[in-house]
Amino acid sequence: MVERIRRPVTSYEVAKLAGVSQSAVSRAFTEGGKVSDATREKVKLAAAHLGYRPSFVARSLITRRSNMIGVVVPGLMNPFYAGLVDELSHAFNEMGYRVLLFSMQGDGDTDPILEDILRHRVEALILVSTMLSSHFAEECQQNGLPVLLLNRKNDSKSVSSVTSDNLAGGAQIADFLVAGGHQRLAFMAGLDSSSTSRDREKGFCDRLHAQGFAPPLRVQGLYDLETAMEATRQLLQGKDRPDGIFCANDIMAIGALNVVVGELGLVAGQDISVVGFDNIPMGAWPLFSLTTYVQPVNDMVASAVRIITQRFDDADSPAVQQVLSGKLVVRNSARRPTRTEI
Amino acid sequence: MVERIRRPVTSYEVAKLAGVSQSAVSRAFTEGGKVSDATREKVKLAAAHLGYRPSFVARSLITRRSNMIGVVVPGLMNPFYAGLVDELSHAFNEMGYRVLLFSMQGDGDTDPILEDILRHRVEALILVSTMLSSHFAEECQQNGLPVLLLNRKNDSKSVSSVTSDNLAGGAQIADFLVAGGHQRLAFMAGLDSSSTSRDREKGFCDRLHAQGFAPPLRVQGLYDLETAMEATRQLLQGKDRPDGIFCANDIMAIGALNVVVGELGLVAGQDISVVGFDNIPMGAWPLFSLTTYVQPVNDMVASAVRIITQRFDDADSPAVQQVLSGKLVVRNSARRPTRTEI
DNA sequence: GTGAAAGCGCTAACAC
DNA sequence: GTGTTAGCGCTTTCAC
Repeated sequence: MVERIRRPVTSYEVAKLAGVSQSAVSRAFTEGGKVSDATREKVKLAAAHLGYRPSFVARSLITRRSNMIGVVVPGLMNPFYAGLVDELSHAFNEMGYRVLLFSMQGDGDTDPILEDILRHRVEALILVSTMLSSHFAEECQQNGLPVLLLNRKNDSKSVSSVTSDNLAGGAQIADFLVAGGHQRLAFMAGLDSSSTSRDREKGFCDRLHAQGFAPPLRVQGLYDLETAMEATRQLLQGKDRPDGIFCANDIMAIGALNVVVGELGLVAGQDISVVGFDNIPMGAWPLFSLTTYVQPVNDMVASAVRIITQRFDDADSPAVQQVLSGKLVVRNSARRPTRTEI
Repeated sequence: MVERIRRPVTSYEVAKLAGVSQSAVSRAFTEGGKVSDATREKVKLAAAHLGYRPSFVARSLITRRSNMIGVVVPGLMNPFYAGLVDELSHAFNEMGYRVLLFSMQGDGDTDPILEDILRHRVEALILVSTMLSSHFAEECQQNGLPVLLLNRKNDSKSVSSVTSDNLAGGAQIADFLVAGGHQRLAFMAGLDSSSTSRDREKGFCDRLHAQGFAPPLRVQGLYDLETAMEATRQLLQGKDRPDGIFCANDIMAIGALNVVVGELGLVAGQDISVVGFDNIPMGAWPLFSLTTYVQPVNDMVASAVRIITQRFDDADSPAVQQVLSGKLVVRNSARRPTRTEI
C-alpha cells in the first residue's frame, strides 16, 4: 500500500463515511457532547477506520484555547532547572496542557522569544529563572495572559512570582555556620543579575552582621562549575583562608568541593565547610554529601500551577508573589554545631 | 487604564486602523510579501499601536505548518536526556521551530501521548530514548509525518533513528579493560527494555569472549543511581569481587563510584575500575574523574535535524538508521593500560 | 438528538 | 501592489 503524504483526515470525511453530519462528528469527539450512543459509535468507528485525529489547531482557532503553556528556561544543563521543567511538564500534562518549551542559551533578551511564543497563543507563560521586561509584563497584563516568574522575583508587584525564601535560607545558613563555630566565612555569588543570588547573599550577610560578624569574603561563581572551581582556588590560596563557604547554588558548591577535596585533599566538614543552595540530586551523592538549602520544587510547581489556574478561573485575580520556605538539609560537607554550641 | 481580557488583536483591526485591506496586513507580516514600503510602514505602525501579533494558529490552519516539533523524553532528571533536549531545542529554535515537550514519568505506553501530540499537528516527532509501537510508526509513515528515534533503535527498518555506536563502545571498553590487565569483569545493565543497554552489553561481552575471557558478572542497575549503588554493594561483597565494572550509563557508574570510594574507601582506578557510558558533565567532575564513552550529543542532534529536514524537503526520502561513533574518554576511574600492555 | 450555516484569523489565489 | 474572495478544519448557535 503506497500511501503518499496524505493531509490529515478531516471531520468532514469521517462524517461522510459514517453517514452523519460534520457537526455530529464534532460532538462525538467532545466531552459531554449531545449525541446519541448510536451515532457516537458510528462516528468512532469511521474515525478509527480513517485514522482521524481532531485537529487542535482548528479547535484552538475557534475556542481560543490552545492547550499550551509556554515555558522559558535558561538551559536545562542545571539540574535544578531540569527538575523544575520536568515537574511543570508533569503537572500541566495532567491538566491536559502541553508545554511549549524554549530553552535559552545565555542570558539574552527574552522579549523576542516571548513575542514568538505568544503568537502560538499559549494560555499562560512561565519564566523559569528568567527576566521579564516591564514593558512585556505590562502587555501581557493587558492581554489578560497569565505570566508567572518561577524562581525569580520581579520589581513590579503586578506580576506573579514563586520563589523559595532565599532571604531566610541565606540567614539560616549563616546561623548554621556560626553555630558550627566558623570564624571566617565566604560567600560565592551566582549572577548579579539574578534576584535569587542577591537575596541569598543579603539574607546571609545581614544575619552575619546581626551576629556581630564582619562581612564575608566574596567571590563570583557565576552559577558555573568551572568558574566556581577557579574562585575556590583563589579563595583558598590567600592567607585569609575562610573556614566556611556558602555558595549561592549547588553546582558551585560542588565545584568548591571538587577543589577542596579533590585538589587540595582537605576533608570537607572538617577542615573547611561548604554549603550550597537548591538541593539538586547530585548534592545527595555520598561523595559530596552536600549540606544545602532545599528549594521545595514540588511546592513551587504546585504553587505555580495554582496561581495560573486561578487566573484562568478569574482573570482579575490579583498577582501574587509567593515565597515558599525551604529547609536546611544537614549532610557532611559542613561542620555541624556541637550540642553545646546550640 | 483598566483593560479587561481582550481577545488578541486581529489583522482586520490593524487593517482598519491602517486604512488598508486585511490581506495587506497579512502581506506586511510575511517574509518577501508583495507590499510597498509605504503600506508596510503604515501596517507596522498600526500593528505596533494595537499590539498586534499574527496568530500562528490561524496561519497553521491554512498552511498546515504548525512550526512545532514534538519531543518526547523519559524525564529530564537524567542529565544526558536533559542535554539532548537542550540541544534539540536550540537547533530547532534556530530553524524557527518550537519544541512541544512531553516529559514522561515512568516507562509507560507512549501511544496515547503521541496521539495527543499529533493532534497539535506537529511537523515532526522526536522520541528520545523512548519506545515506539510498530502500529504507531506505521501510521505516521502513512501520514507522512517524520518520526525519529534518538538514542534508541527500532526493530523496523522503516523508522529513522540516531544512536551512537553502542556496540563499538562496549567493545572498546572491553578492550580497554582487558588491556588494563583486569581479570574479572562485571557489567551493570540498564533497563532490559532499552536497545542501548543491550547493545552496549553485547559489544562488551562479545569482545570479551573474542579475547578468551569468561562472560562478565552481570547485575541490574536499571539506569538508576540508588539501584546501581545497591548492585555495586552486592557485587563487591561476594568473594569473586570483580576488578572492573562497566556500567551501561554514567549515572550508574557514578553510583558505583560512590560505593567504591565513598563507602568502601577503595581507590577507583587502582583497587577497582569503573567505566561508564554517555559522558554526562558530572562524570568529568574531578572527584569522579570517570572514564566513559562519549556519546556525541551535538552530532546526534545535528544528525537528527538533518534527517528531519531532509524528510521535510523530500517526503519520500528513505528512513535511515544512523549510527554515530563516539569515543572513549580516559580519565582516572579505571586503571589504564601500561605501555607494555598495549 | 441532529443538520445547516456562520464564523474563528489567517493565507492564497484571483482579478484589477 | 492592492483588494476581493474563498477557504483551512473545526465549534457553536440555531432551527427542526
